[in-house]
Amino acid sequence: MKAKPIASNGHAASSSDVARRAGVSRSAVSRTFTDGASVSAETRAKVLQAAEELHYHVNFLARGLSKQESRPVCILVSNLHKPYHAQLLDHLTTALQIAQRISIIINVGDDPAAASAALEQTLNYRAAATIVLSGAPPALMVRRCVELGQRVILVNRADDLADVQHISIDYETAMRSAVQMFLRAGCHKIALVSRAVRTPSLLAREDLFTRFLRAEGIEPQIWRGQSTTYQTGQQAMRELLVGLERPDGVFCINDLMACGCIDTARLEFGLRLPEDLCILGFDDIAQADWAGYDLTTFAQPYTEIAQFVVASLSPSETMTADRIILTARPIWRGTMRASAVPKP
Amino acid sequence: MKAKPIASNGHAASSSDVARRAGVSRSAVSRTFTDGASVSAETRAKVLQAAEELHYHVNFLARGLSKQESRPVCILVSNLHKPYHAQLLDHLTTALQIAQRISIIINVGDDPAAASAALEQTLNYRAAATIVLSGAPPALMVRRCVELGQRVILVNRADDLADVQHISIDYETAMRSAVQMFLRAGCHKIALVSRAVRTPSLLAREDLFTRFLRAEGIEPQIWRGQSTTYQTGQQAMRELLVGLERPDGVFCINDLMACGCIDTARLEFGLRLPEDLCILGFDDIAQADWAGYDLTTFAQPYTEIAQFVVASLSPSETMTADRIILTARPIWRGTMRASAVPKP
DNA sequence: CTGAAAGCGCTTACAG
DNA sequence: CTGAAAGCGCTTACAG
Repeated sequence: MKAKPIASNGHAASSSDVARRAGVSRSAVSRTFTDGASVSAETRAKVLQAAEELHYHVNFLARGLSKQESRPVCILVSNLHKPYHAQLLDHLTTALQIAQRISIIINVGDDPAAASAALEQTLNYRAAATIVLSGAPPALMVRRCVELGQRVILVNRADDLADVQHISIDYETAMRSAVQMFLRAGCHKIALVSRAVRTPSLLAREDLFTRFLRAEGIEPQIWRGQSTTYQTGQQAMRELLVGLERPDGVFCINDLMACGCIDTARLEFGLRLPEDLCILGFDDIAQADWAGYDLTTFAQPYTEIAQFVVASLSPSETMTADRIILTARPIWRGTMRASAVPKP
Repeated sequence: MKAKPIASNGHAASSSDVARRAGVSRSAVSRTFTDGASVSAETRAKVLQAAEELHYHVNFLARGLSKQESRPVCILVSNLHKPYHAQLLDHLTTALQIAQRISIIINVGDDPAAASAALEQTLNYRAAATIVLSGAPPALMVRRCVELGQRVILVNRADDLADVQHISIDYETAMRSAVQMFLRAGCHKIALVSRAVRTPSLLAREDLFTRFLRAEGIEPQIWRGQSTTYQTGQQAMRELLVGLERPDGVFCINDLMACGCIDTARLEFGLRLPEDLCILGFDDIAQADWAGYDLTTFAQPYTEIAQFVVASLSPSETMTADRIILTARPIWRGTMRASAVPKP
């Protein structure tokens, strides 16, 4: 039943075992493994040696019971198979690892109920914070967690919840410049490819882009699909290119759909990009840089997001710095005409 | 310093708080939240109500101290930005979530020293098991963990370590059929695109493919790069197509490199696939199914891998079922000629 | 600097 | 079915 024990009592060595062997108290053992605690070099050495011999490893679970700082961080994700989610998680877990934080990841599906349950589950781990990367936990549930003392950090989901930390993007600036790109590129018939069920961040992109475009006297053709996948992007392009108002510029709400749009425009309709059609994406996933796509897009500030999450975990940080806005920079590649680039 | 406490003592409610309010013992509270424990409907109801009012949530960390089953699972990953790794992690965390396991993920970089440190760190969490998805922790380190009673499960890294559970792929069958594909497709000059630093699974693919090809009287041209990225795939194709022995068939050790090969062959050399060149990959990442690639490949048994990992976590499972071999099935798409498909 | 003691929040034999 | 008690493995005031 127990897996190959090493210690005589059938379990891994505990601080008592080490104390006994080193001929000191458990406190001394604890202090030896606590940064900045006061132990004499001598006892320290004895403890270290005994620990080595017994293959002792501090039990973090037990430590977490008394110490606040070593509490884990919970990360709520979904759709890890999608590049944006995977890249964000990659940056985040790397940063947390460096900051000596332990990351518990909870893969909530697309079901909003699952997100809610996961958030509640988070309470069971007495997490230092819960980071919501995806899924849309109901506002009510988020508020409840916050009331119970749980710190919640929402990444890229610009909800209007009080007392919650948001890390978001300055969509206003980004969308303003997106519109200008299309204008400079000489596009007149512009389509927007989005999703029917909109998360706050998708909604922001859609709304602001539309508003700024209208301010320039252009009414966008809006296409909305069931999901934000590659296949949905293909479907969008098929329907748009067969329609009466064939667009000469398409803004896709995310890169994944943009990739589908590109392949369909080229392979099924024989269009040349950017000559016949300009395409703009959002996220800067790895595939946007592949030769087959060479997609002009806006880069998510992956590294900065991770940095801010880690920073906001430090105990000195107040709960009140509740909104951090980062900027998404345009990445110039080949799906927009050269004229789209602003003159310096 | 403390984050918005709810309980009067400044912390989240504990089982004592609930017991007091419900007028029962702590044992009764514990039993109420333990599946299959014996509590009368009446006390159960009282406890549940008090818990509700106090927003009580069992502290899993504390529970883990006494209960074996609720120990977490550690997952060692790296390169989460690469599709294969992300997809595997997606399947795994979903399965673990369903099995009520908590997943701690440790993002080890590419550094082998980091993998070693991470594996050691794993001991601190008294994990039920450590699952190694990537990185190559030194054999010595793995053995040491096993000796300390840590269960280690290696996924797709066919090392020769005793006492360690392996989940691997029947590369022999897969590579045998890969060779036959190229032969049926009528390819004569076959290249193998691999990486200089070979993990056990890459090595197996490379060795077996080469051996079976030689058995057919064909000597493959072997190209090895620094990494297994898209960009390395591009580089491989450039060098191979400029060389004296231009191949008519290329087997890429993974899909990511295959995508790079395809784009370069088409866009830089104007080749038609599969007419001028056949390409075969391995992994079946999402991009292999994109219209721009339509890559014939072998599918990793993602779902089965996740299933077996979860199954081997059950306490009844002995430590000795140390090698599980799954099969990777060919996925027929457009980068191999139609003749490559075996006749039924 | 050091150790005895109390505490963190749970679970689980053991009696009743 | 139930509760008092001991235990899980740590940390941290408190005296010395």
